[in-house]
This record gives sequence, C-alpha cells and structure tokens, in this order.
Amino acid sequence: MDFVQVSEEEGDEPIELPAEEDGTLLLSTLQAQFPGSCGLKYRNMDTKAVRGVRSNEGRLFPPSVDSGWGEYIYFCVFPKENKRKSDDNLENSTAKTKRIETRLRCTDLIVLGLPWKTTEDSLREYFESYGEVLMAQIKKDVKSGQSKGFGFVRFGSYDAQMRVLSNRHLIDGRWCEVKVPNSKVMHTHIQVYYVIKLIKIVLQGVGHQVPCKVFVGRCTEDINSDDLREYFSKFGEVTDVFIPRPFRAFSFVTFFDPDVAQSLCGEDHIIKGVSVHVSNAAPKAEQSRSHQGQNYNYSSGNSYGMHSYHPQGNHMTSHPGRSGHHRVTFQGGNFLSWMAQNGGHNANNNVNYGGRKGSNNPNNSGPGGMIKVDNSSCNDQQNGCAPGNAGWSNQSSGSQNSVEKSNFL
DNA sequence: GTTGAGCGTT
Repeated sequence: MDFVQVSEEEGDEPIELPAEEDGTLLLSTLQAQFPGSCGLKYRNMDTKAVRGVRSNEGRLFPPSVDSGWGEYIYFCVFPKENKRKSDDNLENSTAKTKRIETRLRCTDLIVLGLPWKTTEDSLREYFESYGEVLMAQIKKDVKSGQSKGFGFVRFGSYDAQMRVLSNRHLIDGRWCEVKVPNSKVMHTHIQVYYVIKLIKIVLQGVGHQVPCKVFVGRCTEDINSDDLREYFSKFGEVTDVFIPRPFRAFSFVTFFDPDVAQSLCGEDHIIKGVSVHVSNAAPKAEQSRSHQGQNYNYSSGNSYGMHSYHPQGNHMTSHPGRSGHHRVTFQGGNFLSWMAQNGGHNANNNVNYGGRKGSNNPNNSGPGGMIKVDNSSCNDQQNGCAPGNAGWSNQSSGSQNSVEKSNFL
C-alpha cells in the first residue's frame, strides 16, 4: 500500500495517509486527519512554486501517473474565509458557500427615538454624512401615515455601519439611538451556517430534498412578481414567484437549485428601495402544531409529515434508532425558533460542529465537511433533549435517519 | 390634533 506524506501546513511534521488501490487519496481520508481541509498542494522542486493536487469527486490524484505521489510532502488546503474583496461586491458574488460563511457585512440598522416629523428623506440625508445609504425607511401607522418614531437604515459599507453604531445621533433636533435590530442578532451570527446544515440533515434524513422555496418578508405592494424574479435571478434560476392576494407583505420565490435558496436564507435584500428579508419558507411554529402532521409542500411536489408534538415548545432531540444509528427529531417543526430559544447554542453538545483545528473526532469536521449528531451525552430533559422519544412519522419508509456522516454543500 | 419604549415578515 502506498502512503502519502501530508502536513497541515508547509514545514509541519507530516503524517502518512494511505492511498487507495488505484493510487488516489480519498478526500475523506485526508479530512479524517485534517478536518475542514478541501485539498492538497505541494512545493515543486524545480520551479519552487506551489502546485495544487488534482481533485475530482472526492478523490485526490497523484501528480504523476508513473511515480505516483513520489517523495513530496504535501500540505493541506483549507477553504478561504472572508475572501470577499468588499462588502459592496456581495450582490455579485456567485460563490454560494462564501455567501453562507461570510456574514461580516452590512445589516439593516434600527433607528430608535426619531422625531415624529422626521421623513425618510431627512433620515437619509442625515446618515449620508457617514457613507452611502442604500435604504432609509420610517415605520408608519398604516392608516394615518404618522411616523411610529423609529425606522431602519442600511449602509453600503461596513465601515460606515460601524461608525454609525459607535456614535450618538442628533436627528432633526432629537437624540436617537441606532442599534442592530434584535431579530438580526442571530442572522449576523455564523451559526446560521449550522442551522442550514441541520435543516439539511433532517430533510435528507427523511428522504426529502432541501426546499427550493424561500419566504420573502417585508414586501411592499410596489414589488411585483417580475421585480422579484428579475432581482433573484442573479443568484440562480427562479422557477416560480408567488405573491398572495390580497396583499400580505410577503411572497415566495422558488429556485431551481435548493442550495441557492438556502444560501439566501437569513439575508436582507434591497428591492426597489425596500429592505426585504429572505427566510426559510416554513410555516410558523403555531401553525405547524398539529397531531395530524403537517404537510410541507416544497417545489419537488413531495411532502412530509411531522408529528411527535410536544406542547412545551420546539425542541430537537437525537436518539438511537435500530442498528445503532441515531435519529434526529425536531419537535414542533421550526428550527429557527428552536435555535432562537437556545440562543444559537446547542446546550447538550449533542450536535458537534468543531472547527478544523482542535477537533479530535474524525467524524467531526468543520465547515464544508461533515457533521456528527450523537446522543451519547443527550439526557437533559430541560433542554428538550430526551432520549427514547418517538421520532419521525415517516412510517412507510421505516428508514432510520443516519446522520453520523452527512455531507453538505 | 395626543405619544417616547420598542424591533420589520408567514
């Protein structure tokens, strides 16, 4: 058997990884020792340049057909983080995973304590001294049109946003407060990445595909289906747009590629000067609480039922099924509310998502790798992690949802 | 016509 010498970084002590019979090295073999890695490179002796190793469908190929991996010491390639050149280029980015992983960018900011007389124009005018203002809006009473005394503003650069957040603001004669809105706290958090992963685990676990449809909130009547289609087409092919009538301030956009849909979830987008919010097209927790099981119709035309309803709230549990596999149950059906209730953390460590460093578990890699759900420490009733509860209602398939090694993205 | 802590959408 051929071994390949690999170190995490150039100059580090290498370890030997076994190659396959055909001479290739499995990416999974590499990732077992170097969680989060996505490829290999090596220093070419002649040119002194670093060369990349060919990679295809989970296999890494030796540089030479004849001499195989040779005596080179290879070092790992990890996904680049925060590679985006500037916040302003966000909308042009086509790298889906980058969109998910890089969340250090502008969000809508709430402006509290505005004078009643302040208009969207004067609000914009005030904040333009800090930088480009992409959106400025005042929340008003729908009937009277009177300002509610607060609004939202969105900047074009993260610098401007930071300056605004660290200053006091005298707007139209009144001291106002500018903050990141409550509902944004979670969305600015990197763990949205893992929420998406969890959604995928569950959906894949029951044999259904990841939803292609997203919910678009905060729409105005001015935004029609053509506007939505045109705007969202830059992220991927839009297969359907649905705007409920009569007007209800939201709509649904369906993409051909579910990954595109998921990559947009949690984001704010400005369409015709209006900040809309994209989120998972899941029904609200209250509406999904049914012993009959709830049908979730996604673009695939498939639907699945969830029951195992617990009146205490929405919880996720993980517990053993037959043949030693683990099953993930989400009680109540709304992941985002569950994450919100848990403050974005998994209280029981029953879902492990270690980074690429400091993880000793070969089944447990960081972003871009695999995620392991384990019930070994899952016995905390208070946090909703109760072993031995009923699981999915997917009785016909009888399948266990093995999520020990689930690949994503 | 008033007011002064909050938090935009299923």
